[in-house]
Amino acid sequence: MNEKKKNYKDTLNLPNTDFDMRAGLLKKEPAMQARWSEQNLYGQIRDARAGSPRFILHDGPPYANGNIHMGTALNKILKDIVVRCKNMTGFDAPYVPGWDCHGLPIEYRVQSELGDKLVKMSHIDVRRLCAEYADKYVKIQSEQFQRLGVLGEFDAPYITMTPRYESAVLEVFARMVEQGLVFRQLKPVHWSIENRTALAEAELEYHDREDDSIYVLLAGADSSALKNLFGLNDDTPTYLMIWTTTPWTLPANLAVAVHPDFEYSAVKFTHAGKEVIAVIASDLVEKVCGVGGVEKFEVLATARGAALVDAGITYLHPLIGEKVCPVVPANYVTLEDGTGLVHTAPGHGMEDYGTGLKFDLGVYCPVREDGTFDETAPDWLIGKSVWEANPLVVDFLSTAGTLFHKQVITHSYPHDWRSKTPTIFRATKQWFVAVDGDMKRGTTLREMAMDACRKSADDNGMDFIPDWGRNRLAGMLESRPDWCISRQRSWGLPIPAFYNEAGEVLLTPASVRAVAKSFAERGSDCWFTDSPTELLGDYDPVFDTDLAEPKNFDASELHTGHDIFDVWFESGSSWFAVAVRRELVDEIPVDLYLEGSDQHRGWFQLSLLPALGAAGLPPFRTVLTHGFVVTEDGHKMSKSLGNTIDVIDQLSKRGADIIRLWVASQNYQDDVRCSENLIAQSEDAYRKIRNTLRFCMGSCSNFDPARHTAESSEHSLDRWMRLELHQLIRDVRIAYDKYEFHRATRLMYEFCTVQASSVYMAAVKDRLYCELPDSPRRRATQAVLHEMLSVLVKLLAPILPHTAEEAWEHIPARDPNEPENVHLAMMPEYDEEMLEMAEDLRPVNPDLAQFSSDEIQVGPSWIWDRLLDLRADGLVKLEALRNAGVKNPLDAEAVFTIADDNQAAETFLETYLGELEDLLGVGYARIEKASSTGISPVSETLPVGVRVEDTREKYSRCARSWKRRPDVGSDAEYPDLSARDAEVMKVLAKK
RNA sequence: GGGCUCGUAGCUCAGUUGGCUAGAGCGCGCCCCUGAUAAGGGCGAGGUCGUUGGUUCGAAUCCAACCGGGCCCA
Repeated sequence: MNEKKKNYKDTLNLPNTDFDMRAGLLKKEPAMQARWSEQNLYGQIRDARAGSPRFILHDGPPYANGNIHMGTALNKILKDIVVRCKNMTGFDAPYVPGWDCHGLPIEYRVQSELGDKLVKMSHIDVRRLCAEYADKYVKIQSEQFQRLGVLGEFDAPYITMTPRYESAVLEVFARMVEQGLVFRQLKPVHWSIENRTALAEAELEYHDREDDSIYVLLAGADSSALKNLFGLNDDTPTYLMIWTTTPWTLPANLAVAVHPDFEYSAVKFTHAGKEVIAVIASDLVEKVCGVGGVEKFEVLATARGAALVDAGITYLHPLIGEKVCPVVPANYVTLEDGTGLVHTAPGHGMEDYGTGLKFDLGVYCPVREDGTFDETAPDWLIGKSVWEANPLVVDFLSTAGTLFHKQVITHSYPHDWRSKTPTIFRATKQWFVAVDGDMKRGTTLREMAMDACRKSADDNGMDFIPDWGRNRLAGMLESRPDWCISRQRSWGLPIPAFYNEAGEVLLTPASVRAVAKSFAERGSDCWFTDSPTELLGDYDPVFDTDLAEPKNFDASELHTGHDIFDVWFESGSSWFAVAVRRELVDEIPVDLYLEGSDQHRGWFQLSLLPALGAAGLPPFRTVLTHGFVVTEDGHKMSKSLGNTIDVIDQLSKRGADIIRLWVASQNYQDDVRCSENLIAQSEDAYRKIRNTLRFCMGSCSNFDPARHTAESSEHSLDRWMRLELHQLIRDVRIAYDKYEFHRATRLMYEFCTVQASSVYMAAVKDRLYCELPDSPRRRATQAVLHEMLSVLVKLLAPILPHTAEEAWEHIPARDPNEPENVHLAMMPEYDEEMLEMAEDLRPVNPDLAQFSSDEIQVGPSWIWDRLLDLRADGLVKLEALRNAGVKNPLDAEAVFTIADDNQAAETFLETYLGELEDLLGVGYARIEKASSTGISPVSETLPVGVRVEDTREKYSRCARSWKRRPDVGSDAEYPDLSARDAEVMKVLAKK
């Protein structure tokens, strides 16, 4: 028995392929990547697409600091999928990866590692260490990106700290200077008195500190205005009451801010033996009087903050009696502390500064670098340090009788991380890009930007995916202040400004370009080593028409400025430094920027502004954004919470194609959830896809479409499969074109699972295995599987580049006209005519019209849908039969019942009976006629019923096909076989 | 606190202009096969569509408020 079985097994055409079932990605991927780089696959693609329309995805540079994380991987993989799709759709789509190298995080890291040694080091030493640090991480990240399967110009990436990049940034800057967009103005920064330097947020440490907190009465400048507002008829002196914990900033007071929506009260009480009326936020009256020890007070009247502003209330400066200052509105005013009226010194606070700009108060800062007051301060403060000033100011107010209350409070206060001394806010001269200033070209940056936000890409504007990006970017542009582009650091691109002895600035388009030339030749380090004469090279101020007094700027008497650019200005110039300078495009815009949604404020906006300023056009046509990687339950990942998932770890455990499949399956428009579980799910999906490909390959092992042309018969499952396959091509390509990768992935995966694996491959096994190798029925199926294989491999290539390439190499008798490497191939085209005809509702077989009393018109799609209905119904019944003991469907027969007078249905069933047998996987299928009441039709439009029956007693089992059917034993030569199998054996025996 | 945004089964996703008992695949449970075998197949159970109101003959779909998550600010 076993002997015989074995014999027949040897007569079957079982799948045969070298394509491994187990992927072994961890070994294969690195080898393949090494080969890509050896054979310069990227270059081959460039050559193959040379002359095709360009598609430029311009890479946003990640920061060269640390290993990549899941978010970086998500971004890079999405970009890689885009680029691969475009290259396979007939575009010439180069990809130049880049890195952002300058900036505080690296400088800070290097400084921290240096510790005390830092003090002895020069700018140039620190910069050298920073450059080494950045360089190290560029290399690390480059390897990590390539390990993810990202293909691009990794031999020649763009690096923002290289001379050619730096000089390009200066060219962008020069053009903006040309447009009149660059100016210098005071702005408060965190200032370390000890080290005489500006500090960044990261360099601050917050420690508790004791300070005098004071409540101050500010006399109304025009007491009738206040009294009118509150409707008072009273001669009592009237004041505004403010609160501050930094008395030394009072000399710089320029305004009082109130919240327009809050209610303010005029409160009468006795202070220092005199009756006074003070304005305080209504909700704080009791509290303030309480701390001031006022037991009896009377609220005379109230008014909204907006009313105080509208009434034009003014007051006398607390220290400089004759100076009159305004009341202004501000939404940041709170009722937490103080009086609800906020002392505003634009030279000493960020919010105050914003308010100062908004209401044109000016920026006044009487404090010098060393923390002492300059000669613009009141006499009694000049030369005193701010710390000495505190008690002096308190005394002054006390003497003047305007100190309502003083108490010592302990609060968290910023300190310089290095010297541990308290810092102050101090206005310093900074460089700005004007957002509202008129350019030479006639508008303002803000107007241009808002205009670009309103228009589509075809109209010199921009497109957004998802489209709410437009709104978001516009919202930020609408309210953004002037762009402060200067920083007081070492690790960055120097702002090429020179100063003469008088403190006048030399910075013109020509002078900037002269420095750009030096930077291009010697790198920006030369700013710190070369003299202004050397830096300016051929530049001669005499010929610079932008200078009113050229003779004031003799190079030999200049010195260099200490400011560097905001790193955003550098990365924001990449459209020029990379896309234009490398001639990826003739001119901007490039096609696509693709980054996380945080870049609306960052790179998108800060590339748009320089591009509009310097070139007058947006840098990109389309902005595509993705969400952030979050945990399985939708929360933010953070190292401190320990809920992160490490991409390098996953990469070394599962391989790049698994991570890529996970990325591709996510709808990136929203936040993207990630966990070990979720990636494991992608791993399962990967196996299914891989095995589907493997079955195709195994089944085509002795098939060559060039030699074995086999037309499928009109009513075969092959036709259905091909229809499904071409629908898949159409739908996946549409999804790719719309960057809807999760849609493409789901379509392909479900196709593999349902149509290919569960329906078709299961049904078609019998004809593949049992028929003669060269039978037309088998060849027709092989032809479809072969087509399916090459279609799937190409469609999958952008997402699973490693697996696709491996599979491509294993395709038996691959079309010799196709390229050697799948990544050089073009996406498959779909048969439009076939799809249209299938979906057309017209009778393929005129008899079918009789199915329904409504004379429904049917086409192939309709027919196959009905056949699959029959399958579904039959499978449920098979399941019931299984529970009744028939474990194997081959031990059952399907009986299709029709009304005995329905000739059309009978013809129909006869046509498809063989396919139905295979679709159900039963041993045999037959038709049974009954009275029309005796059948329970599967659907209204198909009056056919299905039944399944146990045939274990009824028929013998064919020892070769394992089917139980009536014709088993019909051939005397092979009594244990069905007619078909006996026939096959006879032919085989002759060979 | 503000701007933008998301919220359909355990998971990933479908659900056209509001309209039949809300779908698919995975996962899970049960079962089958052992001629895709560290594979393959079948059946089944899972959702008051974030919540609450409203508009409507009718809402996952429109409106409002709220709750929760995310990004960017403050």
